Parts: sequence; structure tokens; C-alpha cells
Amino acid sequence: MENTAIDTQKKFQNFFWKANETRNGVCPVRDIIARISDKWTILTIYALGGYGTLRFNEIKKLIGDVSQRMLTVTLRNLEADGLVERHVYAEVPPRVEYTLTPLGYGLMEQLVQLAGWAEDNSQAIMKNRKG
Amino acid sequence: MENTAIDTQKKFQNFFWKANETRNGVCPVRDIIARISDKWTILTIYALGGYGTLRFNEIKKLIGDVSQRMLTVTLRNLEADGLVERHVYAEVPPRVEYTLTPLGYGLMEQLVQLAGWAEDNSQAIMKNRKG
DNA sequence: ATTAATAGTTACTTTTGGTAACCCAAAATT
DNA sequence: AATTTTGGGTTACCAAAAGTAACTATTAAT
Repeated sequence: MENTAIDTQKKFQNFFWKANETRNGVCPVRDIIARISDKWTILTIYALGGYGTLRFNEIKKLIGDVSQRMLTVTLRNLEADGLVERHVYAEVPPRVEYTLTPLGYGLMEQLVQLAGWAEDNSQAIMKNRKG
Repeated sequence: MENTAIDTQKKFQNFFWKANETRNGVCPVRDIIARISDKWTILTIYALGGYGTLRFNEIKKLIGDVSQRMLTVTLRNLEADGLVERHVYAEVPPRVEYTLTPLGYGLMEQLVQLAGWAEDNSQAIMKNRKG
């Protein structure tokens, strides 16, 4: 791999390719990618960002095809990273409300951009996929 | 789910929540999310976007921990959607080069935004994760 | 006494992803 | 002359993740 495209664009590399840089053993970009790279995390943040506070079953109904187990797992992970806040009210039946933290809203903004791009370009992608 | 937060933000909903809207049976946002929501797609696009044209094994070495099989699968999917172009040169040993299409570069731009956010906020996320 | 409601958990099955071995043809090495 | 190396895969097999269904708690309503 000497004198290939890899060697030619060092500046570009250094700017873009953070995937192999680690900060005390953790690569920030990879870490975030790993967190959002599953079927439900993005949709969950998107739901919370779009509606504000939501209860567990409200998120579940909005997403539609997420299982109870996977929504629980997803929300716990988001909570652990400080992207989502969980408020339990001592009522029966239980009431649990979820909200994005400021950090979560920051990610939401990125996802809104991504969703916008997805909308604008979905027809092109569909056309490729068939032809 | 009547008269909850869900009913209160219709405009916000209509703007943000495209995840349940379908266009001839396909939801653009969900479709894109499904495509990028795996461990290797984002990293692959990121590599190609950062370095321009790359050969199979160059991508593999850059990412580092992707298996041959999964990189093949990832690249084939990206190719099928028109995000990546695959050029096979009739040489021995074979030479296969991959490049982002304009569509792929569009997605790359979104991912660069996302990666920027990830870098800026990784410390905050790490702090939450431990405490 | 039974049912309904909310927010889960647990056990089990299926799907997906990861690992290692193998393939091809020619050029370089022994 | 025979073996090894090369690049870009494929195939078979195994582990991990996700999906499914059933179960739980507690109280109010029927």
C-alpha cells in the first residue's frame, strides 16, 4: 500500500479520517457511529426530538415495529450516554417519560440534516436499486 | 394516546417525523437509516470520501477490523444503491477500485457533519457513561 | 373475581454478523 | 519445475444480536 491513493491526500485524511484516532483508547467518531448504528436508536431520537417528551408506549407506537425489549435496550443505552432522560412517576399503572437532553438535541439536529438529505435523494437511490 | 404530547405538536411532527410516511410503499428516511445502520457502511463511505478512489484491500486496511466478507457485503449494498462505483480491471492479480458517486458524496457530507458533532461532544458522552 | 392498563423482564427462536478456510490465474521466488 | 504470493473475493460454519411470545407487578374499574 505504498504510493497509492492513500499517500496522496494526507491533509484530506487528517481532516476526515478520525476513525482510527483514539483518545485515551476510545475513538470518538467510531464510538458515536457504533451507538447510532442500529435499527432503533436513530428512530428513537427522531421521535423524541420531534415530539418532545414521550412515554414508553408512545415511542413504541410512533416507531411502530420496534419490540418492547429492543425499545427498552435502546432507551437504556441512550440514557447511559446522557442523550435521553428518564423520569419515572410513582403511579399505577406506571408512567415513565423520556426526553432528549441538550446533548440529545444536538444529535437530533444532525439526524434532521441526514433525514433531509434522505428525503431529497431517496428517489435517486430507489431508481438505482431497481435498474 | 389522545391529548398527549403527540397531539400537541402537529407542525413539528409534520416537519420532522417522516419515518412513517411512505412514498409508493417506501419511507425514504427509514430506508436510508436502514442502509447506514450497520457497523461498516458509514466507515466505508467515510474512507472513500476521505481518500477518493480506493482498492478493496486499502479500504480493508483503513477500517482495520472489518472482515473480507462484511466489506464485500457492504460494498455490494452501496453499489446497488448507486452510492459507490465499482471498477474491475482485467488484471492478474485482480484490481478493483471503488469510488463514491455524486450521490455517495452527498451522504458523505452528512456523515462529516455527524463526525464533527461526534468529536465535539465525545467527552461529554464519555463523562456521562462512566459517572 | 376478572379484566385492563403501563412498563417492563425472561426464555426461546431466528436472523445477522464474524471467523477461517478455500478459490482463481499469473508472476515471482526457490 | 514446483511452490509461493498476490488481490478480491466465496463458502461453510459458529457466535452474537435481534425478534417473538409469554410472563410480571400493582391498582382501579367492571
